[in-house]
Amino acid sequence: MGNRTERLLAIRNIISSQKVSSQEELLDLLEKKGLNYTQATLSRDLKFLKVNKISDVEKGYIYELPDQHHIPGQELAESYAAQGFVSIQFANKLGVIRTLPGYAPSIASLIDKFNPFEIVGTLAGDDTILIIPHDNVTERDVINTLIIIVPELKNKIK
Amino acid sequence: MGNRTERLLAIRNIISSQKVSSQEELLDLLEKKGLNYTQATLSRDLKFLKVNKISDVEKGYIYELPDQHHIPGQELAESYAAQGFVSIQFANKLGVIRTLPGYAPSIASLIDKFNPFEIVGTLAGDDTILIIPHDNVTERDVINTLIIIVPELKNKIK
DNA sequence: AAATACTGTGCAAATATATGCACTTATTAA
DNA sequence: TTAATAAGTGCATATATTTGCACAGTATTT
Repeated sequence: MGNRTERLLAIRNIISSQKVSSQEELLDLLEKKGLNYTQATLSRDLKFLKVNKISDVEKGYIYELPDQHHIPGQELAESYAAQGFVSIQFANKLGVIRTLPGYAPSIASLIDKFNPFEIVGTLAGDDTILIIPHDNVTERDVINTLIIIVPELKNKIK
Repeated sequence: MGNRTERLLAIRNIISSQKVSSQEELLDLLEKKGLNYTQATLSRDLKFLKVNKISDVEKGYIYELPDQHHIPGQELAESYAAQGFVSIQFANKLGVIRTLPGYAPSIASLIDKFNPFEIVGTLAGDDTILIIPHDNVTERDVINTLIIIVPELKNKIK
């Protein structure tokens, strides 16, 4: 049943990139990606992902990922992270991020702060971060997650 | 019909002080304060107040006031505000805050940013801020609102 | 002052979301 | 490997939230 992970990731991608205000709406969007499920499952997924529903001028209420509040400093931290990022490789299910010297702790902390379920934890040295992915999470999933956290990475990875 | 304001204030008070996870529940709490309304009205109130529903470990989902996120810089601004605050007095329905020299603009901006419905607007000089409360809002209400914005004020006021 | 427009609210019905139960598929234990 | 347990999901239903409509009380316009 490895599809669950795929679905959860898709949900996160959708919610972080557009304003969605109901589970039915989200259901349709998933369907367009070839993911067919029921509203009941979605309800459970959203709870699992701790997705919030917040006030929005346009659409009344929309779903929002947790810890996504646009903190002023946050954006700075992200572009800083993107700047320090050098590469990512995988070995034995583990991810290894190389950074410019000194950047590892701050980038790792950014990841930890986001606390994605795909990543069980991180260990940071000075210029290296060890990423411990959740079981059944693929390399691609980890990379997609990192891109969600630091959008600028999209151009630097893969 | 001045009760609406009272109800809105009560809702904010309740939500900011305890975990509420449904409108029915909130309805009961209001009833205990002698405020009897229907769930439909509450639904409209919550939308008006831009109350969000966020994930909570204990109760699944609970209501949360907007702009309550702990923005790093925000806390700094708050403690700075608390430091500059000297006193508050009321006259002719208007509130007058005295601050240390130069503090008025930043404190006023903090209040404006929060944009509480109890306060129609503020005017800041160098060490004085004029608070223009909404009709039917009491002095106590204004003070409570200020405390919501700057919790540290609890010890400095009244 | 009468006519008109707006606000706040309840009621009932429409939408939206959560959940108990049953069933299937994966995981763990023996 | 087989039995026992847990995880994932749909279906139908329960629960929760929103909204159209009507109406009463205010405020505004003429």
